[in-house]
Amino acid sequence: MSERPTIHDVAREAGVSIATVSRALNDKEDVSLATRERVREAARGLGYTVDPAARALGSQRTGLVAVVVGDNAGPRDLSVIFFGKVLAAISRRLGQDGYEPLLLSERGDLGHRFDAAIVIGLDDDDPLIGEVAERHVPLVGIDVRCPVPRAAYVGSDHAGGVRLAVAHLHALGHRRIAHIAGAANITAGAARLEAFRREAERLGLQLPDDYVRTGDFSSASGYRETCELLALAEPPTAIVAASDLMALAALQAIWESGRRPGRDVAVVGFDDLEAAALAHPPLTTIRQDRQELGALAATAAIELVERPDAPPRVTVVPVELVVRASSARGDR
Amino acid sequence: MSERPTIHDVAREAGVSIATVSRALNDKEDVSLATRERVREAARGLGYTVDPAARALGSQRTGLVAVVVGDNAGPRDLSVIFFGKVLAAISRRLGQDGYEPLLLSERGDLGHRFDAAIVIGLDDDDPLIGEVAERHVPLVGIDVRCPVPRAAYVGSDHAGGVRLAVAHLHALGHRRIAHIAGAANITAGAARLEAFRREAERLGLQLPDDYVRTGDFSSASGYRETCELLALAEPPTAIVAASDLMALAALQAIWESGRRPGRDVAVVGFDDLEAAALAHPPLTTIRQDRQELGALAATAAIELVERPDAPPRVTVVPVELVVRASSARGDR
DNA sequence: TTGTAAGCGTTATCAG
DNA sequence: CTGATAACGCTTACAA
Repeated sequence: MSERPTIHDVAREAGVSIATVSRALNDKEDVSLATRERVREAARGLGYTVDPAARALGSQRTGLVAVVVGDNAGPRDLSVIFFGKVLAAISRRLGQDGYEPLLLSERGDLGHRFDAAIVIGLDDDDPLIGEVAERHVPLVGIDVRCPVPRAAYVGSDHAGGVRLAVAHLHALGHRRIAHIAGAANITAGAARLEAFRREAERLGLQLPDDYVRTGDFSSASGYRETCELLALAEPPTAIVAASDLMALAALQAIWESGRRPGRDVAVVGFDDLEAAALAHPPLTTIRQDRQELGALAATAAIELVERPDAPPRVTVVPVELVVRASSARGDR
Repeated sequence: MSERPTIHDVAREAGVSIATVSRALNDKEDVSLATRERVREAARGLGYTVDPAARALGSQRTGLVAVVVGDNAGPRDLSVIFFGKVLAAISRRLGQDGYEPLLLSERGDLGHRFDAAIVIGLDDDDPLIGEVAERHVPLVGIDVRCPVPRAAYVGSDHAGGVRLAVAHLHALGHRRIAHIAGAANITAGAARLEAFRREAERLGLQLPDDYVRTGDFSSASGYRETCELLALAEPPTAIVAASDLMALAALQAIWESGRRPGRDVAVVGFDDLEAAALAHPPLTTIRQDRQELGALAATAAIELVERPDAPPRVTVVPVELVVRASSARGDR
């Protein structure tokens, strides 16, 4: 293994100064086309690539985008189930533009420098967000609305999804529809709950207080609240859960109560985790495009870095109703 | 926001030279206790932390550990389901020692420098491994045996897990036990398959060729192979799948065939994904300690970096049989 | 035990 | 358009 070539090697090879090499390789204006080409070729020939550390020292640009995965959507490892795919998409998209995601474990650890940060699973007022902003680092929140200037937002159409779910059940004839909400202190939970209420009202459904349960996205909470619902004097004929994990647990609770999910009680989840299609019965759910969520977040981060003046974007990603066997005709 | 303090600020504050500050903060030998303390205090007071970029330039140490998630365990995003939790554990453990995981998207992108790499979901002979090794960067393979000198290995006890599964079914009275294997070209798939064959023989089970099916860890392959098994003249009374995803799909195929999983056909999976416990019936499976896998891999990586002479470790992580309702008494 | 000074590989500021 | 050259913040011989 020979040493890694430096900018000096390229300069010598191309017969120019290192300054020119730097300019040429960074697509600066003031370089003649001929020179630029010669430098490019020399670099390619030598297999040269800039040393990110050196670049960072000189320019303040690291090529790193921090990704912080919080756990406000339930126990930390639960978040990972959902965010894994998002993460993969972020990584992929970032890589296309020469950036690399730095996975930040928990708060505190802001040791490394990075050009931008993508946060998920954090409360809107998490102190971490302020800390990052104070360093003049732009942010992208996925389902997190960062209350700082240079912050973009990407999130699913939570309200639209719940509307689709309720409308679907209503169309099947269901009139007694309950909701198991996610944590109310975060966007995804609050938005879905509110949309549920609104839609129920719009459709003129009776909505006893008992029909709106508070979970935390976790299967445990879904199981618990479903049991409560089934124990009601007049149990619902359909349940809209704010997460697939809760919906899956609802299926279990329903089976165990001697009822048959899909036939006796319809269930609709939210997320479309891989496990949704594998459930028995397969789970009707609102699919979030996690791939898109990640790609858009990464794109927003890159834009924030490379075009400091462009206004931060706010993007809502459409969701989709995926009908499977867990939802069926209502009994009246 | 004031400027980030540098080593010079600390030096001035402590009344010493920057060299001494550097030594003190890096726990080098030759620094008097008094000085060391004074420097420490000054640094703390100023809120100083080293700039990783500068450190990297000067010393070749970046504080970064690359994590490469390949897709040899099925479609890329499938890998993520399993690896998400591992990733979280890696991040956590790395953070404890001041390292940060860099998520490498795909091959090629080795732009950034890093002190070590952890690879998962890669074939043993993936060219990426060679590339990394050529840069004198140590490796840790999770279920990947890197054929290079400075490489550690961490993996579950695949063989032990399959033994547990088969023994469990045998103890329940099952004699016609089939296996749906994972991809044979990778450690996890091959090791489990071999262990299955061996254990079946040890127990004196009849093992027609038809009873050993080849899947690829994905639910689709699990579904397909289960259908084949059920269509046999003499179908098995129990199935050991090499992944939970395949096992979950097996449950579906069994239900759809009019049989009842757990009662008519027992199923045991491998992994203990969150979805396993939520299946209907809940899935008996071999639990891999993904938390431990990640933590150990991170520990190994750190050791490889900080103690270049220590021999690379090979660690096998124990697995555990989790009995749920999908396995029940065999019919003879 | 501590200070001086020479890099490390780029970028950026000036002249030319 | 191009070339010197000074940072950038830290590590590390080499001296003292």
